[in-house]
Amino acid sequence: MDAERFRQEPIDLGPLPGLLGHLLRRAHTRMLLDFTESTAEFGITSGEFALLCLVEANPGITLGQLATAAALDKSTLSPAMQRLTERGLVERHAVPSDRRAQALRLSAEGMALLPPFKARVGEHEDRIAQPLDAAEREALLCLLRKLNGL
Amino acid sequence: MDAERFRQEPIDLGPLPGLLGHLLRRAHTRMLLDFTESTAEFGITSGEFALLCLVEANPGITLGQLATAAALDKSTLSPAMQRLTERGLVERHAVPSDRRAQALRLSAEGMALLPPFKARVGEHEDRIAQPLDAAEREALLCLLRKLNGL
DNA sequence: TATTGTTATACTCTATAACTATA
DNA sequence: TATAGTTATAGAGTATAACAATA
Repeated sequence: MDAERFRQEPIDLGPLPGLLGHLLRRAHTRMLLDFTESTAEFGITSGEFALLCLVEANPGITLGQLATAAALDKSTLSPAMQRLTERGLVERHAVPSDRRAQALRLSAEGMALLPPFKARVGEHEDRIAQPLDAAEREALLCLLRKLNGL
Repeated sequence: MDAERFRQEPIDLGPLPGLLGHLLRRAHTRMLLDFTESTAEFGITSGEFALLCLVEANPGITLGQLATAAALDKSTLSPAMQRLTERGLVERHAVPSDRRAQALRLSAEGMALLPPFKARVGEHEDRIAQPLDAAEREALLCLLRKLNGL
């Protein structure tokens, strides 16, 4: 990435500063890059982190339920959960009542990894949110939840 | 995508509703999908639309300046501008003072395309922003601009 | 027939690094 | 040496559609 990319320039941004889509793209891209740098040692992507959090909070959740919770298609989740399982962070258990389904749980390793990972993510979030004061930050979270129907 | 993906479920989202990164990903993904559907007939992606807007607002801008304005790497922009040029929407002119650089301008076709495209994008933005009232929507834009340093 | 999860395939967005031509 | 732009390559994130196994 070029050094000065996020600096202000005497360039007319036209309608872009009024477009939610553009502002979300910019913010999301920056977060993704910073997340990757911040958590490189863990070797887990931002998307995988969200899945680990959901499995932690809902032990025994199935892949389909996870898809709903994460707002992702099952075909997106399936390979992701496979990676996490191969990595030994998640376990897939049989569901007696439905042999098609699989109940997902964190492994001991997954449970041990999550707390330090969350701390790192917290630092990353704080860094990105730095331009906002506490009230603005909370207001932004609140508005984004509402936008997302959460 | 599964039908009920954005419905509320009795599933614990854990720390995710408090994470800017997660909320931005969800919102951005939805916008991207809706943008693509809304503007399918134009055959132009969301990223390309932003570039067209910037070239329109800054005729003669160079690729490097465009990279700064759009917060993208030049290696991301170069192929994108090539597509837009091949499509006949953007023209690349020589810069007498620097033969390495290229001055970008909308073609007549590009200028004709942008107004109806913008109208369509406006509808798309309104649809996504529907959960928010006017004040909330403006507040969200404002906070996102601040977060992005704009 | 309908659903759970997998797989094959494809598309968007983005970056790093090496390169060419020019400054 | 440094900069403008190109290209090769890679990786994250996502979806649709067709499929096998099970309900």
